[in-house]
Amino acid sequence: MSTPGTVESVVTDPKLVGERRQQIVSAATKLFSEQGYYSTTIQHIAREAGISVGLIYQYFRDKDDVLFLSLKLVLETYENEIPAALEGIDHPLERLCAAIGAYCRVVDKLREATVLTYRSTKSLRADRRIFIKDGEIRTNRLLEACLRACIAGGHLRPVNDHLLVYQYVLFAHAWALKQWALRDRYSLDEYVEEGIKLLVEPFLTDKGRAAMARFKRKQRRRD
Amino acid sequence: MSTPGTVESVVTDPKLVGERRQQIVSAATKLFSEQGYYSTTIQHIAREAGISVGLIYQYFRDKDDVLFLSLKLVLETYENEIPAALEGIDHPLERLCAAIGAYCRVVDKLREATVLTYRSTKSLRADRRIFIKDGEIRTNRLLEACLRACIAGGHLRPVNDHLLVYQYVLFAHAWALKQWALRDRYSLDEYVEEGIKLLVEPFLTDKGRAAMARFKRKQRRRD
Amino acid sequence: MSTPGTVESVVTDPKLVGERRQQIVSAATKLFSEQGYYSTTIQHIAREAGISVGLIYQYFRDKDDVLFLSLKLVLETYENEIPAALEGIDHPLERLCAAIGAYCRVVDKLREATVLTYRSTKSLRADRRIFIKDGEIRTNRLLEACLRACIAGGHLRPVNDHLLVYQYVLFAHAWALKQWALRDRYSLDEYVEEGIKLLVEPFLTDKGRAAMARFKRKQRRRD
Amino acid sequence: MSTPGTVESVVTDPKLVGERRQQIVSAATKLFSEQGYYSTTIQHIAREAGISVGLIYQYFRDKDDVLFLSLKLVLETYENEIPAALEGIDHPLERLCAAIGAYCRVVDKLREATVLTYRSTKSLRADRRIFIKDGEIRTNRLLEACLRACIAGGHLRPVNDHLLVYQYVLFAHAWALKQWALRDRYSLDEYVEEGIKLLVEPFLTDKGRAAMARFKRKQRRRD
DNA sequence: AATGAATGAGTGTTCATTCAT
DNA sequence: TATGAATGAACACTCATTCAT
Repeated sequence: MSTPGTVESVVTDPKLVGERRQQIVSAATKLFSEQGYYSTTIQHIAREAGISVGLIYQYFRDKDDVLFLSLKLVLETYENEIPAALEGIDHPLERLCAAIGAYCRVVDKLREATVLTYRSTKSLRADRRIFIKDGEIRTNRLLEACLRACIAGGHLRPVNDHLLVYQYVLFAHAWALKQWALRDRYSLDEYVEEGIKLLVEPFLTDKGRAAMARFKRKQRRRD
Repeated sequence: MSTPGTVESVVTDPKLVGERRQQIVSAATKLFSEQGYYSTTIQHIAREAGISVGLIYQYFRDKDDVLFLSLKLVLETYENEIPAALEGIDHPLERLCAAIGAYCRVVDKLREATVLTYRSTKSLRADRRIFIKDGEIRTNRLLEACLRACIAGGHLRPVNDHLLVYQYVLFAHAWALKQWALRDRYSLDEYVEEGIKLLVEPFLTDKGRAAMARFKRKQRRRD
Repeated sequence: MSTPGTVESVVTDPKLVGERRQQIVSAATKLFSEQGYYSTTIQHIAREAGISVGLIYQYFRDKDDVLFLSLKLVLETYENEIPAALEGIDHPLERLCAAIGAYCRVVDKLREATVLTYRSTKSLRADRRIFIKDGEIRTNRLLEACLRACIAGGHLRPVNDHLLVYQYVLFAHAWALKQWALRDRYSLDEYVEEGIKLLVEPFLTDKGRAAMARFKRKQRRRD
Repeated sequence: MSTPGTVESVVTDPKLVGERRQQIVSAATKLFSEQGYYSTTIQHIAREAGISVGLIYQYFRDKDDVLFLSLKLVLETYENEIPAALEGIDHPLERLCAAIGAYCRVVDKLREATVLTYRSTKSLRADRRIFIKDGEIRTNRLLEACLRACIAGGHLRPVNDHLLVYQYVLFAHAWALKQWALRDRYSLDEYVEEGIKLLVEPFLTDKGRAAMARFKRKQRRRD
């Protein structure tokens, strides 16, 4: 019937569509995150967004649509911000650490929305659920590429890269999922640093270790 | 009004209460896991359990109660089976590996219910949400004790034990949360083995490495 | 199908039937009076009566039956106690005053149940509603006979006896219906006395006034 | 939480709120009166009012709210129409008779709703029950003022005014409560006339009697 | 005669969705 | 475009009644 990644609108002016959708999704994400998908009503979203109930249905076909775009936005942020954080960085190890750090920082920014991903993906229509899962896989590939480059370059010893990437992802997500247990023990930067100690450094080769030391010195000088 | 960990019943016969509740919770867990809390109706649960709607309300005060007992059962399984798996094992390293393996095995058994934990805890009343969180913390402590014993015994080098325990937990949970990506690449046993390679072995001391080798030989002989 | 004034029972032993019904109706009247017919459940009644739910259905066909017998009991009390109070009294005026006093005293005894009469008669099946109304009319006739005797005997001047009897009834019922407004201003005896001043004495003939004075003297001596 | 005398609405347009509430209360009063509060369903009310179930909940918080507003309307009619009937009348005795007549006429107009007052006030939330009782007391005071003016002016001899006012109220209410016994014997006007004969005239002083005669002559000329 | 677990039709209430303005 | 009043299907929960023991 409809392509899974698209959302149709009654309104034609594309600029207006973009603005309104942003406004609605922003309100929806806030409420979905706070109270969950089913406890959030369309009337709540309308009030939070400062518009009328009817207007939401000019920009979204149904409530599922609103959730879908909310979740899609989270994934797109991952897919945009991680590559952006790697721009201009050449060394594979530095790229890997930057990617992990960027992932954690996006999670921090979209903390509630990330939790929403875990809670509400199953509330989506089946085809869209797959679309969201695919997005997650694409993000994983970004990390996987960094990790493999490190191994290929001899900076990390050969490991189960597929599984280690999942540990990176889970580590980042944990910052949102277990925030109640983590936030009063670590700052975001400390958390990233500790993560690298646990999930990157143990696999460094001698060559990798040397490179790592150099980056750290460089970074310290920057601060 | 009511203690958060208890659920009241109209029916007096304790044996019957136990049986019926088990029957209802079992049906509910299945449906909650498949469709989520809000999409599962009391009618569905009743039909799945092969009883009438009214009967559910003889054993549970409301729908929240049913969810609560479902989640509580998952936690109790963790809290019972992990210590049981450690019984008779003395060496700290072996205990740690056994605990991780046991955790993964419980997750495998309660795969759907574990996902439910992530999705639906927020649907609970506030006091019960805390009760469930406390259960998770208690489970974490079981792992933490194993890990610390390894470090204290000089089998693992000093690490951020608090954070590493979370990685163990996430690793186990991932078997349920990311099953769609993991199950056709690893058997459960392989998964546990790979996990130990990634999250335990890198931190072994020389002493620990020797002990580990011994266990593996012993285990290979057992198979 | 069934005669309106009767209630059938599964149990045959007539003595037991009488006892159990009394026990159930007594509990029911209390609860119906406190919370109304619809807010009182059969389970409440069973608990209050100290028996099982099923047992109620051995002595009553349905909930309507229980209400009916509760209301019938109130009427029967009126019909029994008012004539009893008149026994041995000869003078028409004294009989009228005694009847009014007796009515008020029964209302006082069955205060809650009398209110129930006003609230719940309409909840009965149509034929039984009429049966209850007839009971009320029979009670009225008791008063009417007293009043007419007074007029016939020349103690009261001719009045609209039909309507005045209603005022007597309402006056008595008011003791239950408006108890919140009356009980801290009058004792029951004062209330009756004031009622006679308002609703009997103004209609006394000279002959009646003389007789009345005599009774009052007699009564004062008795106290 | 909420002031007892107010009822909130989701709809903002005050004109519409007024109209719709009137429409709903009117349907509700009819059904509540016929079948009682608990036997009347929201579905019934919606059908009777010619609207949907959901709409009722845009104008009332719950079913209790609907009953409350229905009862409140009855009291407000009393409080408005009795003073209106006294307007332009100066003589205390004439005012008293006009008040009694007006009360009976309102009861006649709101016959069913008046019965509802007796049956269903107890179904209300406690604070609102008190609110309704207060309304009744206010109405009583209107009559009390008239009665006292008559006594103060020497038209009636001193009597227990508090209790006599209750007799007036009960007399008026009886027109609704006992309609099945009264309506085929008296027209409304005859009923009022007979009431005055029973509950006013017996207490007239000579001065009052003279005034009363004058009014009656005047009234007869008017007819 | 007595129990109380089991039933399921029926209720109040919510909320996604529509549509007249 | 935008509004928000209106709809009604769907749900959680209750409780009179039954029936196996």
